[in-house]
Amino acid sequence: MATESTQDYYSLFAVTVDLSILTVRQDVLCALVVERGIEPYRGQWALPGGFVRPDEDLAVAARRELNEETGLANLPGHLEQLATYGAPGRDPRTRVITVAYLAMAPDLPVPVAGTDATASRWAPVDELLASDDSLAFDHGRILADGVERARAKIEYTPLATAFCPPEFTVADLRQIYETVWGVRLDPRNFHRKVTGTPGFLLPTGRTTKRDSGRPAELFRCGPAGVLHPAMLRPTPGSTRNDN
Amino acid sequence: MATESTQDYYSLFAVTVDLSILTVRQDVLCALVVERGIEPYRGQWALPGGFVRPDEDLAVAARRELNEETGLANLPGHLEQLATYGAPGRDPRTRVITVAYLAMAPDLPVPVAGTDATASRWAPVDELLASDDSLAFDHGRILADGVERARAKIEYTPLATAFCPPEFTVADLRQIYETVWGVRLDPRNFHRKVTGTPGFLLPTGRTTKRDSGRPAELFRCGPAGVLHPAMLRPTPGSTRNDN
DNA sequence: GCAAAAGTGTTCTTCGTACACCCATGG
DNA sequence: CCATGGGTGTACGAAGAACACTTTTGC
Repeated sequence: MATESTQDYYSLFAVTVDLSILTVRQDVLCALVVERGIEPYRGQWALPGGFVRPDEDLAVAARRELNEETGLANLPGHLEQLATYGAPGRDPRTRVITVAYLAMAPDLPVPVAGTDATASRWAPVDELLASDDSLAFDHGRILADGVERARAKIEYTPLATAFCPPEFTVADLRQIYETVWGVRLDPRNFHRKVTGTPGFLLPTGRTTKRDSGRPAELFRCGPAGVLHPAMLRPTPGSTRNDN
Repeated sequence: MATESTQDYYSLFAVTVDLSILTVRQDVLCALVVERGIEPYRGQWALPGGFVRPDEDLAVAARRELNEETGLANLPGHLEQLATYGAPGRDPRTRVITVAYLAMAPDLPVPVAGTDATASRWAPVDELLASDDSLAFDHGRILADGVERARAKIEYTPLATAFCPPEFTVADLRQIYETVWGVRLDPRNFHRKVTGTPGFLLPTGRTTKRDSGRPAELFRCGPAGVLHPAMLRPTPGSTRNDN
């Protein structure tokens, strides 16, 4: 909102909402990307998104795009504003201001049947971030910022549970941390940490039996908003030899 | 950047950059506010800001507004993007998307001689946040978000030094933490913490002599980008009896 | 000398790390 | 029975909390 002192006139900008939608599939951190059907960057992959409507709140627009692109209404998980990107020239057609949102969702069984004709897929973020031009526009930067935000936030919030189904085991949750951070964590210390932090996990009393081995207890995400003390991300070079 | 699938047309929005400019004056956390000269909210206080120009980068616009409002070119300190606010109706005239930036600056000797006719002042954030309508538009929320961001970031970054002059004592820095967090910190443990974290502070070798008492060493901000381990913010209820 | 602020040493406790060990199930 | 993963016990060390104590200035 302006002081309107030196400059009462104003310019108008196109505004879009773009999404970094992250999930963990088969122990790989993935993001949802769509194939562009029109120029510019026709045929390249891009983050899903779209123009904000004249009377639509930004968060509402983000939720609408999320539902449209994943084909799921009220997708479980998490959605938050990430940052805004507005460099002149980032869209060759016209000046566009993009408000990026970050979503974290459990693994979706269907690879997303897009509501529109454009193809979409889950792609490993490592592939998408390997080259600067793997994604259209400045979407590589937006995705990198989203991944970094996710990595940081699971340290001190229970947000890693957003990657899990409603009920999950401690091992499931540990696998999320290991995948998102790209490290190995000691299963025993991890177990103590998450079960010992009050309000982090709610025991359901039930257990899972998958393959061999002792059945694991099932938990739900608890009411705690922050983790204290935080989960510590090991330095990438740390090794761990178990037994 | 849109998929442009279901909706190729787009709307245009006015875009402004508004600033939460924080400083510590006489041991009080303050923000810069300007008096609005026109409707709406005429005569009320608001955060400084203004419209983004057609070919201006968002960060450039924020820096320009910062220089204009403080009357200082290349103000020392820190400037970062905070968040974007775009609820319909937040400006009664028209739809406006506001990209908010957070600035942290050392105490400025002059109370800011505005370049324009509007009055401006440093006001304690406690006053500005005491009531929901102390500030125009949704600027109370923007300021609250900025303060919360600042409180969080000085935990794990050397950003508290942005509130200090180029050279400062450990006690100066501690006073910043105490003011921003609203707590008391043990001077001895604080000293060990900041001087013991490599790269946080650079000794200048010189000392200050103010009133009575042993002269304090002068430091500059060091090259460290993050503090590890982080500075711990005490729980607000913790008391501390010294000696 | 005395007050006041700067800076150091020491103890206690909390918590992360590493790893030995036991538990419960499938084959 | 044994392999496999789930979960507990415990010892060590790093770092925060609390506070006694020494240092260096002004008055």
